[in-house]
Amino acid sequence: MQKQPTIRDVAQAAGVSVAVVSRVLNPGSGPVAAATRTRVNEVMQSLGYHPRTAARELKFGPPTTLGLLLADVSNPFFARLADRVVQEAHARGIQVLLMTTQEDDHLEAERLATLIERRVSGIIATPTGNNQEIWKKLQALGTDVVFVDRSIPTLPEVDVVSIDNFESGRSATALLAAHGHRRIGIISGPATSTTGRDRIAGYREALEAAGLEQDELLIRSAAFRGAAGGDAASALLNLEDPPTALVVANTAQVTEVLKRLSHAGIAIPGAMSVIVFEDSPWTELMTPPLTIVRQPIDLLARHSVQLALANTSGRAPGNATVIRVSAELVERSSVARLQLAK
Amino acid sequence: MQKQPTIRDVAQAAGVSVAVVSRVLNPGSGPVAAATRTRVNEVMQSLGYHPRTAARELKFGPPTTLGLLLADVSNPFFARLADRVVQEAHARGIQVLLMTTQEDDHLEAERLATLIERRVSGIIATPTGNNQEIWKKLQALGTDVVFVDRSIPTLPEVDVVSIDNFESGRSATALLAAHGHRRIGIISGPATSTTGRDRIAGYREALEAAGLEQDELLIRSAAFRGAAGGDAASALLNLEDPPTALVVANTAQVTEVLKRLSHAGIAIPGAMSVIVFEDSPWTELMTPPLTIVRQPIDLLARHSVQLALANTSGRAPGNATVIRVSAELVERSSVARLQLAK
DNA sequence: CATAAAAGTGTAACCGGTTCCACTTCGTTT
DNA sequence: AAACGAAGTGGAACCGGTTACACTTTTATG
Repeated sequence: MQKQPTIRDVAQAAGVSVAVVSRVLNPGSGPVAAATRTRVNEVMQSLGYHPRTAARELKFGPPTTLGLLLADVSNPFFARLADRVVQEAHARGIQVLLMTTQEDDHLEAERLATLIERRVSGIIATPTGNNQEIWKKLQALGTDVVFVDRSIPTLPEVDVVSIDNFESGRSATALLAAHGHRRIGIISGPATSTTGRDRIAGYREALEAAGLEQDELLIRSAAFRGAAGGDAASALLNLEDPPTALVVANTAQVTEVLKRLSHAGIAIPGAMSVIVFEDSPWTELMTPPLTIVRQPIDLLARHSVQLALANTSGRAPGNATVIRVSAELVERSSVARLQLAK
Repeated sequence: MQKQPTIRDVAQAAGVSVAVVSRVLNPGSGPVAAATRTRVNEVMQSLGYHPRTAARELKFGPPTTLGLLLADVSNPFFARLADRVVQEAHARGIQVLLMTTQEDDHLEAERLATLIERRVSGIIATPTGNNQEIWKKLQALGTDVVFVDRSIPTLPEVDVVSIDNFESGRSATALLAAHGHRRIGIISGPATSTTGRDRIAGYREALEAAGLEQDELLIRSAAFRGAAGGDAASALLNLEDPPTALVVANTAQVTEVLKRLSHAGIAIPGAMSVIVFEDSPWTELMTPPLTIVRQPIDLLARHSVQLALANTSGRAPGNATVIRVSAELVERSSVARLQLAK
């Protein structure tokens, strides 16, 4: 364990002042004779010198770190989002501090406190919905906050990047209706989440457009974590007049729901047509291949990072940017065409 | 955008010196009168003061940040690993800087450079296999380096946490042999990776124990990224005397291989028995449910974090810890019992 | 009640960088 | 040849915390 050389060690070894070394370190910050520059560089090389980020950050709040606060990285959707965000950030020389909330607003508050102390320049988050004061404070402090995938309606001044949830719910439902389904169930995220609410709103719109009756019993909200999705599926199956088609709009619960259907011996699409919000390669390998709603994760990531780093340009407050990208409905074989008993 | 209060602002507002405020901030660092403490706390509250991590880190190399350098977070195995590592770290008050290499050693070198500059206390990584000098340097600098999942044999002084790859390869192969399979193929990671090599060694051992002939044509290495796994599968299928069973030991390529089998119209387990190294919930939903090798990701994460934070205890150099946890073979229905044509 | 020990507080240096500004040393311009 | 400007360099203050040490005030002890 060797002691780390500092800028003064380098300066001394090269026979110059620390100011010169610093200028070599930050090209453009001042003139340095070519000969001096190479000499200093050689010394740094031979000493194995690496400038310390912490010291550098002390001077100015540095746009060099970004907080990524997700619900849960074991969910493949968030995992791929994290992957893309990290790549986008690295491409800009930015580092990513990864945190998870487990959908727990208390944990979220703790994480946000650390992010404040670290003075990160931006935060990309899937908010739980609470801790509104903290989010406001973060913004007041000059942190660029971007909500991705979800948002908090009572915080309209925060940037949002998400898919068009309303349209996704609508189009998935419309497809089922067009295939002759009259009783269509939907399992979505908690009613407190914008994601869940918007998708259900789209669902309602599609039913209305198709002239179908809305039955509140067919609309289920399931928490993001745990086995809630499975229970919701069971409840739908046990209905007196069960649905013939199902939109699984809670990404986190897709496998739970499918597991329950499978255990109940419900054949897809024979006994139940299914459309899931999920883009795992596995959906294509299922028997039958599942019809899915594919979220353009790359776009979500790119826009999020972009907004989270827009701080320097000093946007006027109150001008929140809302970016909605459209999801893609990929038709495969899990939706049956129903013979209309006329 | 308000200017952030500093410790001196707090001191002034509370009518005390900065030393006192600092002692309030770090309980145990010195005596503070109870009355003073509450007053200072109130002032901090009302001013919205948050101590700045960067300044604090300047004094000592702080065990408050950990680097997690993975190949790729879109791979569910790594994603779940990241999830667990983050949780374990948070439980200890440690933050995680997430980085990806895309299996590219040049990118890896860049990431490592930033980790050095940040003076992280520990690094958990899936190394590409190159950049050996940098890894050594990191260790010499006092950073706790832990390789997870894979290792670099020529760097024996680095801690390693992984599953027992040899035994996993052996038991999966043995299961197939016990079911009467005589021609068993294996698709594993690149021969340069310890993971791939060890699993194949276990495979050979099992064949030998079962008295089966080893055919080099049945052993395929596939790169972690891209469609290499699919190509390897096709190659096996096109063999003059193709295998009746397949061990897919390259986690990253599992879906690629299955996709190829499916497109080729190969029924599982009718025309091909399969065991995959993968523990996604989807494996259970497949038709038929897949027999899998399950890696205890929680354990991998816990041990990794533990080792990566062991620095203070100052281990003697040369005493690398190697932790091997055992993977679980979960039998489901993708392995057929073969009638032995005697 | 004198005095030693303990409690509480403040001053100033330090961590490792960046940067303002003053100072030399040249090469150019009238 | 004098005057000027640009290039190159160094000294020292600063960023926002922590902490060693000196100092004052209490409290405890004989």
